[in-house]
Amino acid sequence: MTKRTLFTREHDYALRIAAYLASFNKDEIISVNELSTKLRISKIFTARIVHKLRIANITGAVQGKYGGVFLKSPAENLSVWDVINAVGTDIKINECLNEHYSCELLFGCKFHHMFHSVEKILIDRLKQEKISNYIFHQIK
Amino acid sequence: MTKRTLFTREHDYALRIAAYLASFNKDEIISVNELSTKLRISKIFTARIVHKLRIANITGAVQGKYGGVFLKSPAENLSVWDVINAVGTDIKINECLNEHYSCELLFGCKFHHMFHSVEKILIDRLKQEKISNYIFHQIK
DNA sequence: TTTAATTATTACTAATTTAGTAATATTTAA
DNA sequence: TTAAATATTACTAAATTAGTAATAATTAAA
Repeated sequence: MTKRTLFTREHDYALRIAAYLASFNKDEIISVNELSTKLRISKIFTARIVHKLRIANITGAVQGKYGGVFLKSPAENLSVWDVINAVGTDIKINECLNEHYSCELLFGCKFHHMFHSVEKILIDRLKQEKISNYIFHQIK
Repeated sequence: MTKRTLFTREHDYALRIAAYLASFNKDEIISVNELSTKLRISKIFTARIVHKLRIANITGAVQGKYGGVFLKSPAENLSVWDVINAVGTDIKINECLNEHYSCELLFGCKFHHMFHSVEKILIDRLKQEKISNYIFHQIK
């Protein structure tokens, strides 16, 4: 049976990275190498995701030797939805919820409203869930 | 920006087909041609989806000349989730919810529980939503 | 000043999935 | 016997995902 998920591996990895960074103090910077090793993500893929998080203003970075990354804001202020969005994929329950979608059905289709309603429940929940609730208690 | 949906076009089309069939009495049989034209789905794709609905025991079919298909049960007893499942794609919010997934993280990952909880809310809702609420009021 | 270690950035690739088409077999009313 | 319909399997192009490769830019330390 074919499988389909709403979130990609990249979304999952972005959440891991945010949750891992949230276990450190703001003045500690963590290398991509450490993130990659501890979170079981390839180094290059980790670097790319970390970069996206920085573009989204979720992480900051110190470049150069002994550089690394850190969360810019307290994890209490960072939601799961924020991190999901930083990856830059337009996530919808169904295609008819896309911004420029025009439904080809001539008579009223009530599914649109249902999809919209269900999606709203999902997104509102992900906005409420803060990364501070998902901090990894790993051996440092 | 790349787009991603939980449901595919095929899921959407399956729902259209079920909702369209629900607007007829049980003794009326509707041809794939009619479904295809009214619902703006290619004839062949329509036939394939209709076939899947029959395999899932959602529709019945009368073969041969003047044949067609019909809903086997009242639309009040048919949920959106039933129709989604008939398409035969294993739908999950996140990959870690798949049956044989083993998480590679050594320390506890709390996201799994959250994904599970959110997915349950979504699926329970889709089970509650009956096709009878989505009947198309088209010009027959 | 040079080197090493690190993040930044863009381009590429193989595998998978989706969305749809093509072709043919089977069934049944007329 | 024929025509019109569903049944069934196989194929295909485009898009997406997940990941790799390569190189540039930056900065602490030797």
